[in-house]
Amino acid sequence: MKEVRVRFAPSPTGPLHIGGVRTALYNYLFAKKNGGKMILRIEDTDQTRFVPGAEDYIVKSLDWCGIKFDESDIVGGEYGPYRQSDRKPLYKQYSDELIAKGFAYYAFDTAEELDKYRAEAEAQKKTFIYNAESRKTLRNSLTIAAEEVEKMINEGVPYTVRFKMPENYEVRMHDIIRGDIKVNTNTLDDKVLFKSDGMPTYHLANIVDDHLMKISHVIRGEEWLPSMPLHVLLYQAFGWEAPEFAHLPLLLKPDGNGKLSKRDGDRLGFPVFPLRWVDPKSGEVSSGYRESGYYSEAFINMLALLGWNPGTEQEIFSMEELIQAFSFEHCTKSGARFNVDKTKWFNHEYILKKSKEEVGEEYLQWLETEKGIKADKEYVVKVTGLVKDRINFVKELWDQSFFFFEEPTTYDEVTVKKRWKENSAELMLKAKELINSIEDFSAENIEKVLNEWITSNELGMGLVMNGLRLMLVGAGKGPHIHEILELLGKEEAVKRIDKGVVELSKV
RNA sequence: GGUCUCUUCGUCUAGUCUGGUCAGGACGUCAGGUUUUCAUCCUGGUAACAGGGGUUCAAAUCCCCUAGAGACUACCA
Repeated sequence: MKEVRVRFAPSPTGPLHIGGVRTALYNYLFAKKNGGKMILRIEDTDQTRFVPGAEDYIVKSLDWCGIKFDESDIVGGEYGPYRQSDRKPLYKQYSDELIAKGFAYYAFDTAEELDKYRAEAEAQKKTFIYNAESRKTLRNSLTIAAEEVEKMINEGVPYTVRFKMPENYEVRMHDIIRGDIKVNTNTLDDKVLFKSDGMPTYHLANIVDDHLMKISHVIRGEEWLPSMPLHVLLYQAFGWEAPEFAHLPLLLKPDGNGKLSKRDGDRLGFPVFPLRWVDPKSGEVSSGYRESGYYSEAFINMLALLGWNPGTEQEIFSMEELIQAFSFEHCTKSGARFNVDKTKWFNHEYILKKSKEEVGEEYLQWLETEKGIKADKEYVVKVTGLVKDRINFVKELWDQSFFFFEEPTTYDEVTVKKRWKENSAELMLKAKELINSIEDFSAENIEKVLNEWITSNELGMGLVMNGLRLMLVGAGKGPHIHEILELLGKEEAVKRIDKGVVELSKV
């Protein structure tokens, strides 16, 4: 088998969408699984759609995801340059070659003229296509005399080069995921290969570069399936061996119909981009998975399972495990609806897997930047250890543990109604005295002393514990009371009980 | 409209090639258990072969038709 060389070839027209990340991921997994090379090629042949910062964003995003490239504009490689605008001088000779061989021709129709034809056709409920039939009546080197064509070109009349689609030929193709596909060329049109601005279109540049870069497998989104016949025909016209193709299913909206778009994320409240993106023109900000608190490992794990499965019941995979398990045989053919809940669940699983030290370290940072709290690291790690299993994101830790960092200022109404009885104030004061008298203030000992006191006086576990919880937390939630007491310390606990009794007695 | 692709629980999917286990798992949801509380966690339930014909002793699986969905249909990628 020849060396596996795959490429991810985005256009820097905006931020990289999660569908693009998944395409890059599958390319990467396939390459690494087969000991091959992963190449990043920037397809910026459309200068009108260039967006500043987009290329940099793409590189940074993939890096965050852990998708590494063996060859790119940044890391270099022997098949560069890896940006199509830097390869511009290269393409014209291939366009010329196709014309010389009779596989392409010059077309002089202006964009305005073509727009007019389309509008006219549409008015008659037809579709205008530039094909074997219509090319006979349009302005091109097949209808205009050779000398005239040469003269026009020499005079600088703008032209495009179009592929001369063969008539009534059945193109037989093979897709790794979809199997055999055949299309009759009569349904295809004469695509522009070379634009009047001197740049190739995607189709030409893509085929030339894939050939020159010795790409063995073209792995891309299903939206490219309709142009596969053109690409196969181009390889044939050049006399080149075509790579193998694999067209991945699309990522669909969580609800409704159609493919996932940026708008869905805004509407349903989840990111569609890996990293935060600020549109350079409008200034509009789109949140990213990273900024929303997702671990890149969880994000990648989730994406990998959207359109592929390992054939086993394993769901949690490290990148290395994904590489080992990946194969096209287990890729799905149909589009996959994006699911926010499942995505959150993946992050939850990664929180579970991480140690309290790891998560605590992140929480320590979060506390400082978001709350301006400079806490003791050891303390934060202990707090994190008590509550981290109940959250999906580090930022949710606050809601589960705020009472470890600030005393309650309000008391949850529903809990008060339910747990604060007539004799509660008196009971809490007694409990406070007991707590104040405990020498060994470890959770274990606190639990022992409290339990003994409650049982020997027949006080009722719920009444005491829930009352204390209300005093210490201000709500009816949180870890075990004795754990809270230990971390808070005797002094703070006594203070909170005194305050709570006063506050709740007012009502 | 045309071309191509796709179609199993609400969602992601296993099973289809090589017909034959109550169609399996996960997320969600519901119930129960654990717990001093809220969560987590554990256990259990829920729920699907798009429809119609065939072939066969037997069809999610093979064949045909219908329906639905998606993508593409630019001098954009």
